This record gives sequence, C-alpha cells and structure tokens, in this order.
Amino acid sequence: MLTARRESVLNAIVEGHIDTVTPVGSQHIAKKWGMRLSPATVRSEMAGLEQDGYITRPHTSAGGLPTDLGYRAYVRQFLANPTLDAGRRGAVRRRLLDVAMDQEGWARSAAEALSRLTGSLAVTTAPKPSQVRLKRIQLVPVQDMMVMTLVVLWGAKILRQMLSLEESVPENELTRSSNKLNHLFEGVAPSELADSGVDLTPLEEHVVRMVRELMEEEEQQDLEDPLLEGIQQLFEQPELAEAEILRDMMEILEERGRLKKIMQQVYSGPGLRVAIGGEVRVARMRHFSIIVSEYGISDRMKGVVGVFGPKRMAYRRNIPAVNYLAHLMSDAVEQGFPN
Amino acid sequence: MLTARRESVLNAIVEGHIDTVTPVGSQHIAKKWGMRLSPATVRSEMAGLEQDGYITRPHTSAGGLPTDLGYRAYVRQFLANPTLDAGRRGAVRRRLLDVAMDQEGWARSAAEALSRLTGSLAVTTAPKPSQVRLKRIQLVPVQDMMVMTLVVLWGAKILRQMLSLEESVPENELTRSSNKLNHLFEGVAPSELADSGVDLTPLEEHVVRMVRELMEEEEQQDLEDPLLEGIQQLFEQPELAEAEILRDMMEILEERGRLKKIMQQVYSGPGLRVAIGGEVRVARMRHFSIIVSEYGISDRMKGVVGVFGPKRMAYRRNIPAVNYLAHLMSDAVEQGFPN
DNA sequence: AGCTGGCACTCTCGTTTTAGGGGTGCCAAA
DNA sequence: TTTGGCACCCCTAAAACGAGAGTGCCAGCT
Repeated sequence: MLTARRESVLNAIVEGHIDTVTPVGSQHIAKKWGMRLSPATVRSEMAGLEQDGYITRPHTSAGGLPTDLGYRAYVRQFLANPTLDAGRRGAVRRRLLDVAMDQEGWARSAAEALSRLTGSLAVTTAPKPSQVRLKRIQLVPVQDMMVMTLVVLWGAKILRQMLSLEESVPENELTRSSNKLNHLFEGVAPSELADSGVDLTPLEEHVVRMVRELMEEEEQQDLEDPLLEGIQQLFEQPELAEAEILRDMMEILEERGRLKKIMQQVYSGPGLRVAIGGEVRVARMRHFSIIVSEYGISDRMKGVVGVFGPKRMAYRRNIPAVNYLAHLMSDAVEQGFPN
Repeated sequence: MLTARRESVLNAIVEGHIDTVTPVGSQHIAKKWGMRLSPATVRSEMAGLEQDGYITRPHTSAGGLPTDLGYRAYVRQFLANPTLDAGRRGAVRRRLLDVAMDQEGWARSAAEALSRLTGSLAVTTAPKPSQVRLKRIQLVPVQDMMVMTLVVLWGAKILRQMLSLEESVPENELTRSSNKLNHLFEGVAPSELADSGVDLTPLEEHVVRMVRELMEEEEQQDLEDPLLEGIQQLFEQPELAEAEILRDMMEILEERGRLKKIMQQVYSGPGLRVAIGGEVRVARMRHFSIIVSEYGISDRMKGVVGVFGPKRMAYRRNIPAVNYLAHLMSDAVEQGFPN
C-alpha cells in the first residue's frame, strides 16, 4: 500500500533517475528531502517499494530503479489535470491557426512545435475524416498510353495512381471522362461507387473500379501516416549507448507502419494516454514510452499527436505539452482549419 | 610506383580488412597467397606501400590498414567494366519494368532492389525532368474561402498549395478559372508564366503568381529528394560500435538535405562515381564511402542511384550492382517508363 | 512505535598489473 | 632478390586491486 511518504520517496527515485540516469540511493533522496528524514528511514521505505514492485535494484546493495509500475504510479499525478504553464505556450497557438497549409504541412508544423516544446521526438498524424468521400477525379495524360489518375477526397487528401491504357486516348476525351465521372460521383462514399445506370466507356469503368479500390484502401486506415519531428533529440539520450536499445529504437522508427500500429494500440478513444515500456505489448518498446492523445472531432475528423522517448523521459513536462497541443489542434479542426 | 605484385598485396590487405575489420598482417596475406611468397617478402612490399601512402599502421608493429588512397587504388579495378554477374540480376529487371507506379514508388522499389542486392543502404532519387513545365492546374474547393491548388508538372510531379480567399467563390467559377489557365499556360516554363495579354481575374492573377513561385522553387532543385532503403543494414556494421562514427552517420542521415548535397558533390555528370572517406570534402564522411551513378537521359530526365556505407564496404559487389541498376533505370526512363 | 546512527558487508567500477601474442624490422645466408 | 631467424615492440585481454557507493540490520534514542 502506497502511503503518502512512500509515494514521495518513489517520486524522488523516479525524478532522480530521470536526471541522473543511474540508480538512486537513499542518501541522495534524503538530501533532496532537505534532510527531514534520515537515509536509514528512506531505506526502509525503499525496501517496501521494492517489495510492492515499484522499484527494482540492479543488484543487491545498489540504488533503486523505477519499474514500469513505478513509473506508472509516478505518471498518474500528471494525468489528472495536465495544463501547460502559460509561459511555454508562447507563439504556438498563433502559428497553428495562422498559416494556410495543407493538412500534412499543418500536422508537421504541429509536430515541430511539440518537439521544440518537449525536447523530444514528436509524432503527429494529419487529421483524417472518418468518412472517405470523393471530391474530384482528374485524369491527366502524362504520356501516350499512360494516364495519371488524381483523386481528391474530402479533407483535401490526394490519392494518385498510374494507369496504362490499351490504346491512345485523346486528351479532350480524358477531360470529358473526368467531368462525367465528377458529375456522377461527386461526394459519394466508396461503396456507392458502383455502376450508376449511366453508360460508361471501358476506360471509365476501369477508372471507377480503380478509384473505388483506392478509396476502400483509404477507408481501412483510420489514421494517416505518422509524421516525425525531432529525431535528433532522441539520439542524445544516454540510453542509446546500449546497442540493444539503439537497435530497438531503429526498428521502431524505421518503418512508419510500426509506429502507427503502436500508437493505435495505445490510444483508444479520446483523451490522453501514456504507455510505459512493456505496458504496450510490443517487445521493442520495452525501454521506451509514448504519450499519445487523439485530437479533432471524434467521429468526424481526427488524428493523433504524441511524444516518443525513452522510459526515462520528462513526463512532467511532456504530458501537459501533448495535452496542450491536442487541444490546440482540436480547436483548429473544429474551426474547420486546416482544410 | 605500384608494381603488379605490390598491387596484389594491396588488394589482399584491403579485402582482408574488409572482412576481418582488423589490421592485416604479412602472414595472413602470405597464406592467402597460397604461400608462393614468404611473409618476409610481403613485409618488404608493405613497407613500400606504407611509404607511398597506400596503407597506414595503427602503431609500429601492427598490420596494415588501407588509407583512402589505398582504397582508391583498390577500387580502380572495378570501375573499368563493372558488370554484375548474371546470377544476381534475377528478377530485378522485370520488377522495374513491369509495374505501373508513380515515379516515387518506382524509385523506391529500385532502392529496395539495390539494397537487397548489396546488403547495404541504398539511395535513389526519383527521375526529374530537367525542364519544369506546366501540365495542368486544378483548383479544388475544400471549404468556404479555402481552395487547394493542384499543379501537375511534366513528369507527373504534383505540387500543391492551399489558398485562402477573400470572399467565397462558387465552384463552377473555380472550374472555369482552372480551364482558362490550363488553356493559356499548358506546357509553359515558369518564366513564361507572366501576364499573357489576356484579362485575368484577381483570383487568377494570384494563382498564376503562386504557381510560378512553386515552379521556380522546383526549378532550383536539380534532384528530387533522396529515398533511403535498408537503413537497418547499416546498423549491423561493426564500425558503429565507435560512438564517434555512429554519430557521424546519424548526422548524415538525419536530414535528407545533407545526403542530397553530398550526392550532388560526388556525382558530376553521367557515369559512376565512388567517393571514399575524406575524398568528398565533408568532415562527417571521413569514415564512409558512397557509390553514386546518374541514370536517365542526361539533360532531359535524370536521377541518381547509389549505395552508402562504411569505407569498408564490399566495393567488388556494390559497384557492379549500382552500375547495373543505373542502366536498368536508364533503360526504363528511355522507354518513357515510368511516366 | 517510529526514527536514527553505527557498522559490517556487498557489489560495481575504474585503475593498475601482468602475461601473451601477433606482428614488425633487420640481418645474414641461400 | 628472397627467405628464415631473431630480438623486440606494442596492443589487448584477463586478473588483481582498491575505493566508493550503497545496503541491511540492529540497538538505542525520542
């Protein structure tokens, strides 16, 4: 059971470890404490914390290291009401509401801001509408027998696909087809992209089928691909001296898909989540934590924003920062911005 | 002066070092030699090689390590006629000619193939036409007062930019403007995107100016952004145990721009180039080499393809591989594929 | 009770020592 | 010109060592 005093010993251990990287001993804590408690007393509390699984020791007669459970208890206090101190908010808000950017640029600049705010690797995904709907189809000839199909969806998402023709088709016919298809299908969901009674040329048939496939694929994904900003910050973390940890990190970051999957596992509905080390069931994450928050309008247009770093990250700073950004971004989306 | 025998001693040293990572001694070489020469003789040749700057010794009485000059002499033999043995060519050709992909996907899959072929980090840039010309402009309304401008260039490159309006503009007017601009400016270079005598609405003026800026920016770049494939391979290299080397590598890879600049420095015109360690004047490259080849049609549509790795890389394997891919990709581009 | 100072003990980490071996340079002989 | 022999160099890996940080426990104090 976690008495108040025991909890503050735990806090001291976590924070001590966060800034020294080493196991932290009883004296260190007592000192930080202003000597209101002797090291011996602290030791007995630490014994209790170890018993209960909040800390471990690398070996007998070494200081304490927080376990995942220990971090979890530590983090809890920041989850209640994470507000960023006014000083740090600075120009972020303005920057995020001011510029006319496409979704991706906007999300990227949010990640940049968050990265600067936290000094960590920041991750965002561009806002994605929950409904995939067709805005426009455009067939652009790029060469004889070769056409690029541009598909614009609601929310300014662009898909493209090359299409090789059986026979050369004059440009104005392509334009006519584009117009025809746009007329027929503007605003439809992928499932409605079937034959509409109207006669379609074989080419048009083909395009419709292709667009449908693209849109269905798009529909599968419920998040856009994550955008990373501030990778260099990660490399300054001392834990990466450990070859194994470095390797894990590379494997996580190497493929966008992997990080996306992890984020999907962690965030599950609105609000802010923290996953510490092994809490998310991915072996590679053992030494890392991730803070994730959804933003946007839950079932209309959403994305996620978060921070990734070693378990030893500055939760006290990062949690409010992520939360702040999530709110900013939600505000922006509610105002229909960006769009 | 490099006698034939001395040269083969050098070869043995380089290859020995490539696969043992350590300095290589005279016995080792003599053994490899099938004992047609005694270690003592080899030693005297090594003394010569050291004198002439082809090898160094980490300390007196240690084996030899190739210098940049030594690698250079070693590499020369592969530059003459780098052909990949038929066995390895495998399905690469087919894969590269078969699929209908956009430029970037195609270039990425080339990088993937090259990475697999060499077991190293492969880099490509998508083919870029030397002339930036307008194919089509499309104005897509995404929201009241907000328009997305899509610009398609020759070579199927797409640029986009958000544009916020002063006042709401009905959709069909946007379409009319798109059509008008396409009529006026189809196929023009950025410099020709000026007033054309025809009356333009303020909105159209604005779009033209914006498109021109985008195109001019595009014109500045003479390569597309590099695509990397196979980063994980790099991390398996033993030299990265050295913290300093690891750091250098990270700094090079961190920003795409940096690698691009290095590649531009190395490749200068058609054909295959190798830059070994300090040969390219970038401090961070000291421990690395890069093999780069241009592909495409020199002043119409080009890109680069290459391999990046530690100086200790398998040049014998990688040079022919890069060369092979460059030729494949050139063939593809000549056939107007991808497009 | 609960806290504290004292004390013996444990474990790690950095340093020093040591031994061994791979490798050289040189020389004299084939 | 090549080779075997030999003395010597210098690094590296392993072992030995000492210092320091930290613990656990206990007996006495508040």
